[in-house]
Amino acid sequence: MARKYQLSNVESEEYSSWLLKLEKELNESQFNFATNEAAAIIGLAGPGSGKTRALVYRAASLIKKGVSPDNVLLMTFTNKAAEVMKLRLKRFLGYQPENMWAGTFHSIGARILRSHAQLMGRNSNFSILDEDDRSVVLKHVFDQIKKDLSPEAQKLFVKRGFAGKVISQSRNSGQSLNEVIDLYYEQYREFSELLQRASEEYEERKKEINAFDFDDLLVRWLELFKNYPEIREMYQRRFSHVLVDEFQDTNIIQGKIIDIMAEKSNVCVVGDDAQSIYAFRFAEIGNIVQFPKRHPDCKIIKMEENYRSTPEIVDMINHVISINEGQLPKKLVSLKSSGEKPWVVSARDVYEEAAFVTQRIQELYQKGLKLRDIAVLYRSSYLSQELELEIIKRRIPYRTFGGLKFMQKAHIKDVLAWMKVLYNSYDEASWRRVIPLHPGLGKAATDKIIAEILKSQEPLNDIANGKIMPSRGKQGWETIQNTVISIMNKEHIDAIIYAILESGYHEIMSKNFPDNWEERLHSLERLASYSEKYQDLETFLEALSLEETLFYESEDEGEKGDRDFLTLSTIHSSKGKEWDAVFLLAANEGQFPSGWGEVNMEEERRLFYVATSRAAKYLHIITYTNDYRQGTFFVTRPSVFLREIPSEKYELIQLE
DNA sequence: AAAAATAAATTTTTT
DNA sequence: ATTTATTTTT
Repeated sequence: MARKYQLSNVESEEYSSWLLKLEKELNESQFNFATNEAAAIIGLAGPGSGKTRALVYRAASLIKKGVSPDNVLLMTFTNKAAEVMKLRLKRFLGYQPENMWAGTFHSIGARILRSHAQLMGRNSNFSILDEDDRSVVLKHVFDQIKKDLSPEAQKLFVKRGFAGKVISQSRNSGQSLNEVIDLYYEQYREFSELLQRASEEYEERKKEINAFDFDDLLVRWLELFKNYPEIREMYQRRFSHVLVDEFQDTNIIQGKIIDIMAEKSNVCVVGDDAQSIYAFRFAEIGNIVQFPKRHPDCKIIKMEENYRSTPEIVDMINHVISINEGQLPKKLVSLKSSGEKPWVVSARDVYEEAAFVTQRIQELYQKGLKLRDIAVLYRSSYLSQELELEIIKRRIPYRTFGGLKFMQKAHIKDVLAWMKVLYNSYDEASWRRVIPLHPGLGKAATDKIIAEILKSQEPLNDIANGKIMPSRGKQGWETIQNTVISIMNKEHIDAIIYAILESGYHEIMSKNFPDNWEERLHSLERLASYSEKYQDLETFLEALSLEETLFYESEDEGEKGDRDFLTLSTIHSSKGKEWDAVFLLAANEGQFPSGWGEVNMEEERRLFYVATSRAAKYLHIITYTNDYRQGTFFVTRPSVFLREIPSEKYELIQLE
């Protein structure tokens, strides 16, 4: 048979030398993935298979091939991941590509919606409601509805937390509220009508206060594309190449957005159905499973070679995931040299667990591992409390990811609420936080003032010049006026923060937090210095609401960029990362799988899979028997996920 | 009637 | 720790 010899294009001399480099750097399937020219591509990749690397190489190849960076759209699960990928891209290319859109679905959605806000019934300075803001607005809507109900009916009426969940589920799945209730919450059918009304009034309210919630950033984006063909086509033309990471965690709406892009653009997605861990946020596993059906000409590329973990670890995690029935069949092969079997450590209680983990960390450190090569992972953030105390005691530098957020501290939220009000003066949720901070102003006064703010053309001016004024609580109102006046014309974000403090919040803080207001003041000063990195209020507020870990990152960057630190993280926040040594805490029944309500066992097992597959060399899974939580004494037993692993696949360690 | 003070409840995982 | 519900005070 004749040998084929492909003639290259004129401009592709540089490209062929790039391909030579790629062939050296990548394995066959990664190379195929990075260079394939199919219009739709799905990469199915196991943990540690270098899928993110392949995706970055694909982006780089496109640019090398002559695709302009502003024709590329890169969507990832966190904005941080997008930043990391941009950095890597810069390294591969040797320069920073300009104008490439990269970020989360939510941040891209916000960006697009800001350009077409008028069409969607908003001004371009719309607020983004986070979970807390959303709850505040919903509470008001609920209070209004409850007013018409008899006291007995009020008691029976569903909690608004639940209502919020149902509304969110309905929007994220593209089903009507009634469908969702009929399908999943049959027992609440009698509330359908009221929930429907709440949902509608919530929508109205968001429009009135010029705000979108997280769901809107996706749902309204899709709506924009559906209702305005010329806008849809504009973006389809602009983004000739769409790349999506972590596709297994996208929901129905995100899937539909991708489908629309795929009508005209080249779409390439990667994911691993076995690492889908966001069902509670309505991630739709069908997106990944049915991608080949929806795009019949798509190229499927599997990446099953694991470059991360030892054969012993891979052997164990292969077994873990094989127990799930709903998974696409896959078997990872380790390319690393042999190491130790994973340890399963049986401790008596959390204190022994903490003692073991810290001692072992110090041992590994002696062996030459850096702290940054070590991570402690857990199912729920409260499980790390005792360990954290122990780590502080032993003066081990660490950082936490996931769980309780810096942003959720009361004083930070207070100051942010002021800033949000300055950005969008109709932001009801933030006014509800700001106003009652002041003496003499409570719920009733707040209600009245907000009603006036919504009627006003220029709320801030009207407050400053006294057109908007409560009938009582004059003294507190004067403070509010002073703050409004002093923040109104500030240029820099840090100046705004200091103005808020000086015009009244400093005093409020010392009254509300007599024990630790100085500490809180200090953290606000840090917030001010951090804010200098941002151009304007819009980017600053958006970054804070869409990417909460950003602030942590900056914290030590100010001091020193690459300080060595240990990682403490929820499993969810550990996704996509890897460490030489990993500790998994509290692998007990009741804690992992989580003992809250109905448990989705397959999802919990995938979480266990994600946690254990983060480890490159040393994996330690800790389980304990005595649990003292909630004041009483419990006896727990090892997690079912441990019990279903054949004992020869791990080393059982008994502590002495 | 409204605000302030006090007591009780709530916390999986996250954009 | 912070939000929400309840009671007391103004």
